[in-house]
Amino acid sequence: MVTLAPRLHAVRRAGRNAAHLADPPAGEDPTQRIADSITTAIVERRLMPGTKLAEQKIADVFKVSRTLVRQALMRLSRDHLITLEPARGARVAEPSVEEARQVFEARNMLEAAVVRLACVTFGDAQIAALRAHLRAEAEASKRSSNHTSGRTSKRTEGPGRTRLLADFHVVMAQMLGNAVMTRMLGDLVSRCSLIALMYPSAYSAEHSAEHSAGEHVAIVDALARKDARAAVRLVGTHLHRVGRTLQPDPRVHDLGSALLPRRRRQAT
Amino acid sequence: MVTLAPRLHAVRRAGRNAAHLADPPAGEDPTQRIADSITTAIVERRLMPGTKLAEQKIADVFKVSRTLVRQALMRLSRDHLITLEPARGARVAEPSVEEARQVFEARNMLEAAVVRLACVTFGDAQIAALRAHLRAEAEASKRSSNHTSGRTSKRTEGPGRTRLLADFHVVMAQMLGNAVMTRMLGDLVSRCSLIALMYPSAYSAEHSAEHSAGEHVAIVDALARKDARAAVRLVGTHLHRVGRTLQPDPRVHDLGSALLPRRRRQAT
DNA sequence: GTCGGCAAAAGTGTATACACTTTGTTGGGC
DNA sequence: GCCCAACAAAGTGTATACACTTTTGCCGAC
Repeated sequence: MVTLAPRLHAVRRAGRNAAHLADPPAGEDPTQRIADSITTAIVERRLMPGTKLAEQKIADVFKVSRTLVRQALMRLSRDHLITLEPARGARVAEPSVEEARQVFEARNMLEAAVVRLACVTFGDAQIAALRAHLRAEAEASKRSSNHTSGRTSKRTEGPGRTRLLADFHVVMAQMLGNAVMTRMLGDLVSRCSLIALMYPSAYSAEHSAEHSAGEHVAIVDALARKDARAAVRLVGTHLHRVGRTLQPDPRVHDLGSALLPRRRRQAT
Repeated sequence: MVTLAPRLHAVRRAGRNAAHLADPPAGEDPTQRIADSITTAIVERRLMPGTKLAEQKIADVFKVSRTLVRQALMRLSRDHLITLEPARGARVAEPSVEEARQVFEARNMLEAAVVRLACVTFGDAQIAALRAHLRAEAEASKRSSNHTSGRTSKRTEGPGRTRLLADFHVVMAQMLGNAVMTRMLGDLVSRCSLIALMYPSAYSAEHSAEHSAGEHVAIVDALARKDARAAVRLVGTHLHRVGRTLQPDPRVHDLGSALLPRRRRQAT
């Protein structure tokens, strides 16, 4: 599995870690362990955008040398979770509105291409597999709504539900049998999730999730009917709506961090 | 310019280097200098697929420490120019037929999405800019055909023409104003170029290049007519033909390298 | 003659040391 | 009191050292 997915997208990794609580021992690649822990911290909003990430401090925390930390930071930079300036170190990424728009637009284009091809190539088996995924979504949604008042108060949302919703799109790509496409879409999906996290009001939490699940059902139905036009339109409106939602909001966010320019907001 | 394109796609970088001959001083990032040199070597077929790339040897060549070489190798691995196995080091990539197929298919999907959107958003200015690019292509093609019997006998093809042809697709994406999409497409285009290099008969050199230029013209015409269907079809047939071309060929290539399994073919 | 294992060689993984750049602060000049 | 220069602190960039893994070559057993 590790060879199959040497670099799964960030949020999925984060989800896996969150499920295991904090940062698990994970006797595997030490660099990945560090990258995962930082990812988790960013996703759980314990590291706010713009926070400086000094190599030595991180190294001390994990009891490793700066070498490994540097590797981890380079990986995170590649996933757009942090920005890495030449001699000035790493900071948690602060995606701009324009960047967010472009990411959502790009994802929209890829998804449209995926469903278009899926309409042509998918048979009954693929449709059935997708429907199975939808059932899992519905179940997770129900489960999470039921005991949502449980102990997971600090978590951003239900534990695996958001991940499952995001995976839907990746699963579609996967069933096309194109690993390259799947990888690209996976990267975009995780980047979207990250951006959504940084623009809090983008997802009205429960609300948007319910809608997503419903729209997924509609998409699969269109696929089953081989109705490419409808499928593309559904994907488009879905993402476009989400993308739009975060347009008015970030103003305040940017303002807040812009008025205190580079004032260090170090964690720990 | 460097900030605008911190990591341009590999072949473009290589092209720049090839123009300057060998590896230029390039007082910039030392890691990039090493990565560029290796890229050039791979593109110019001085490093054959499967060749082992030992860190210390490369470090000696460039008179730097293994630290920088490691960084360079990690970047190259990200661009799929080399493969990096956990404790076994780096080798020049040997893209399989299946992988090649997926890359071409993915590129096809992205390009289709790009022209579709371009049909909607492009105005006269964009069309004019594309036509200008086409003129540059034609000129380069003519120029290279004229003195193709010149001194550049060892070069794979005309110097900047192939690059210009590849750039056409990236330029289209760029004019959509979406850097994310542009980056992804650029990566795919360079990966296609690399794969083409490794399956020599894929491009029948001159022939395919001429065709490409012609098809580019047709695509722009369709864009000008806002005929999305035609544009998508043109892009599709173009790439599909190229992708098909390399299917029968690699057999011999794979056979050759499979019969001498892991027999070191070290360069230098 | 071939196969299995052992030991040397080669090579990667990580830590540490040091040089150099950036950043923050203090003290003097105006 | 404000601005600028020099200095100190923090942090990144690169080189080097050493531990551990993989590979290779050799030798003896069968």
